[in-house]
Amino acid sequence: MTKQEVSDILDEISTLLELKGENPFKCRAYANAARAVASLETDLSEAVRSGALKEVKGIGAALFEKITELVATGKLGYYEELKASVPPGLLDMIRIPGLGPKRAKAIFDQLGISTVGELEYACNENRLLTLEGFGPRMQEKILQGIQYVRKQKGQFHYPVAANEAERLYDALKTHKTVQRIAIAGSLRRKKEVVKDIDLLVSAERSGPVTEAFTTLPEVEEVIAKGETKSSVRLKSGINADLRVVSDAEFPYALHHFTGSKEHNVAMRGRALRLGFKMNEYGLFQGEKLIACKNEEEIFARLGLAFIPPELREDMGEIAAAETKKLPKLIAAADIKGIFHNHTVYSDGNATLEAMVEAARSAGYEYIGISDHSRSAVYANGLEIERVRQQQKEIDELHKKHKDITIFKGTECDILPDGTLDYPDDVLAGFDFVIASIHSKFAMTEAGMTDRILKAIQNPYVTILAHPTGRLLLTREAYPVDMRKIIRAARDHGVVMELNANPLRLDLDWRLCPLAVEMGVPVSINPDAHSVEGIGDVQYGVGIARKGWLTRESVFNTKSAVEMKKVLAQRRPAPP
DNA sequence: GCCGTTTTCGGCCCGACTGTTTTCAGTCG
Repeated sequence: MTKQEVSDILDEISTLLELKGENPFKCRAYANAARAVASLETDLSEAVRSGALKEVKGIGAALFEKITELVATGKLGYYEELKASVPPGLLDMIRIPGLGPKRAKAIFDQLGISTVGELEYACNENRLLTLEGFGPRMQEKILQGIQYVRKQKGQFHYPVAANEAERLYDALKTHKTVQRIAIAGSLRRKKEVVKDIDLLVSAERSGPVTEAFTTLPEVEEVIAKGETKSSVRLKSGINADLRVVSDAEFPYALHHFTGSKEHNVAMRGRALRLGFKMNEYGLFQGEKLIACKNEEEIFARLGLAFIPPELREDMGEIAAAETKKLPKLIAAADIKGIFHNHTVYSDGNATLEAMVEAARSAGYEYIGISDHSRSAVYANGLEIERVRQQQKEIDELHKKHKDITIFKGTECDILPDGTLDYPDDVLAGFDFVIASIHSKFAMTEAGMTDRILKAIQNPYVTILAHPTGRLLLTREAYPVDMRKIIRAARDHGVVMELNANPLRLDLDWRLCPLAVEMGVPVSINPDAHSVEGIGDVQYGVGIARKGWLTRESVFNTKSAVEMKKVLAQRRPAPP
């Protein structure tokens, strides 16, 4: 049983307990334990066996015992009983906005409704009005919520939300009452998927800017509109929140609304221990406000170095900020060249020369071309003859473009048995080889792990691409033991890709620290299929920053000269 | 259910908004 599976079950237990009306702190204990397990850096079954799991904050005797049972047997009696005592439809019901565990429980207890379908029917018959605390507006809100949940699960890829947020930001920043404005929330933290847009504004009066916000042309519907907070649904389906505070409150509010929730909880806890109280309006000692001009000063007053927003996930950043151990995070300008680029030879839509030209004008010192291999028929993968042809064209281009290095590569399929899609003599002709999986995703974890391990052992492989194969909001990752994979990458000198395509962003940022710990370099690759696709590098950099990566831990921060050397050393002698 | 340079019991982060009430519970972030 994987960490993620155990974590999901603990999370579900937390929700089930809420539905049963259990002690809220007990519910939270399970949610905390779910996070603790998911972000565990070590192997879970090993941590159970050695008892190290008991030392993890948030896991006490009772949870240790339950997790042990889960890991050992794949089952948990307590969970099974709990699940049997709550109708499964209630879990779907609480995903409806405005409907939480308390109301869902009331609806079930008093009306016997246990599915979303029944609930919709009951709303249409006005039966919710018979419940205490439910009125016509609530009933209408639930009906709309059901439609909303059906329309889409309410999550958006980062660039979709980021572009919408930019538009709102631009529309409001010129408003005459606005003093400071910022995009906060998960967008500022560069999360790979985003639920809503958080905008923060400082102004002397909240009314005018709130009015401007709620009447923007992008707005489909106003969900809430109060003194300081308003909330809208945009035509694109994304929710956007605006908070208006005074300019003096802005830094505290920016920190608060950047989150994450978990980071804020930990920060407030720290503030309490130091004799302060912290909320979105300020940092207080008793009644007295500790004046701070910006976030840096807030952190400083709490004895901390400035924590970049990307790191604010309560994943050790506060301890690192206290001991001045925060990493100097990678920046876009550190990237000196890009691997994993497709051309019209396979499924790209730009010519080889256009891609080279685009990389050059983006300021890169080198570009690695890697079209698909011959088994990738769907993507017009290259037969050996066309590989030779492309390599010739690259040689010609090199004569023409002296100021950029073009590396000859391939994105070579890892076949189901773990062998590569070209024979060794062909692989030897590339400057670099990216290995990746594009077929037969439905394997067991052990099978998939062995398949990838075998590919990593191939001496011609330079980079392992999109290691889990996930497509965010579309396709689950295939099951694979990433710890084993990263360890093998270390042993065989293979680089891990952080695929910067916003649908992938794979390697996951939560695994980046493991790569660093093992000394495995990470290559931030655009996986570009067009000239525009090269720009996706920015999303990869955002995720790399979330993953605590520095310039030193990223492969393609090397100069062209260094990279030539590294790739030449890496390449085995031809067979 | 977890946790403790104050604690092994009694706390557990904090506030805004809505919809229902007529002072507040539930939800959300």
